[in-house]
Amino acid sequence: MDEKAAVGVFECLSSGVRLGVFRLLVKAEPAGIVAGDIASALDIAPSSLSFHLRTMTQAGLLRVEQEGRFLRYRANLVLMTEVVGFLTENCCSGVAGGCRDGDLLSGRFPGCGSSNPVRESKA
Amino acid sequence: MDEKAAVGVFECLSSGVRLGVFRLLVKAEPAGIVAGDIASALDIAPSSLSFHLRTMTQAGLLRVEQEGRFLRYRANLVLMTEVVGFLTENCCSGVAGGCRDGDLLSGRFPGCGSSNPVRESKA
DNA sequence: ACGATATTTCAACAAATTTGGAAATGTTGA
DNA sequence: TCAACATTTCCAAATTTGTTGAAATATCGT
Repeated sequence: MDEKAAVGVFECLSSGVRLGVFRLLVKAEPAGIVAGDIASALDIAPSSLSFHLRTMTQAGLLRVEQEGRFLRYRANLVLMTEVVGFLTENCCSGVAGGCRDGDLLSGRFPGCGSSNPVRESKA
Repeated sequence: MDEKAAVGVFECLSSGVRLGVFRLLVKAEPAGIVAGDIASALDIAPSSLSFHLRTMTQAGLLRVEQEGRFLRYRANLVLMTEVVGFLTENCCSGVAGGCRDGDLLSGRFPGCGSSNPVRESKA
């Protein structure tokens, strides 16, 4: 997962509405939910929901499948797994071990890669 | 971590600039980087960077410390750990086990909580 | 074929975000 | 005290995002 894809996903999750949609769809796995039902469950205007659904689908976060005159949406858990991977690898310290164990932080970091000379002050 | 806090963090990460700042600071742990150096490393106008830095600090993603006339920023790894937790708990399927193992998906979900009656079609 | 339904697309608009320059604030070293 | 510097705040402009209602598209049941 590259940075651009990650930004796309975070963009999706950075809206209360979209995060709500996604959480709803995660709970609804693997059945998925039809657009109209998402709209009524979350009380969003169909037109507005459609806008968010398209955004999320383009980002790869959702999968759609036509079902008669309904469109059934499902959460893409594979992508979300990759996002968690991206976060732990790139955003939870470069130190090996990831950030699952709490003692990682606020403790002492031996050399921290030796690539970070502490600059006291420039001028 | 509640939904509102999570949205705040995702908002921060939903900008290429801010994600770049955060990744840079994660690599620079635990030394942190002074504002001016972030600006030159990422080639952002100081005024613009300051705007993003404030946003991220308010969201709790960054920690600041004054150092003479410099301001040293550091990534808040604790919060990021919580975000990963939020994601695995709320966005990687309600099924116990989280989303660390790949076979979670695309497989069969026994009953999926029995709370998801598949609706064939409403009308 | 027809009317009802599900969803999307479109256009217009309101609201929020982002940017960069200029000025303000505060710190340093002499 | 003063000049240089780091950073922020303020402000205006450009861009992006989100919402709404109306119209379009497509499918269903009869």
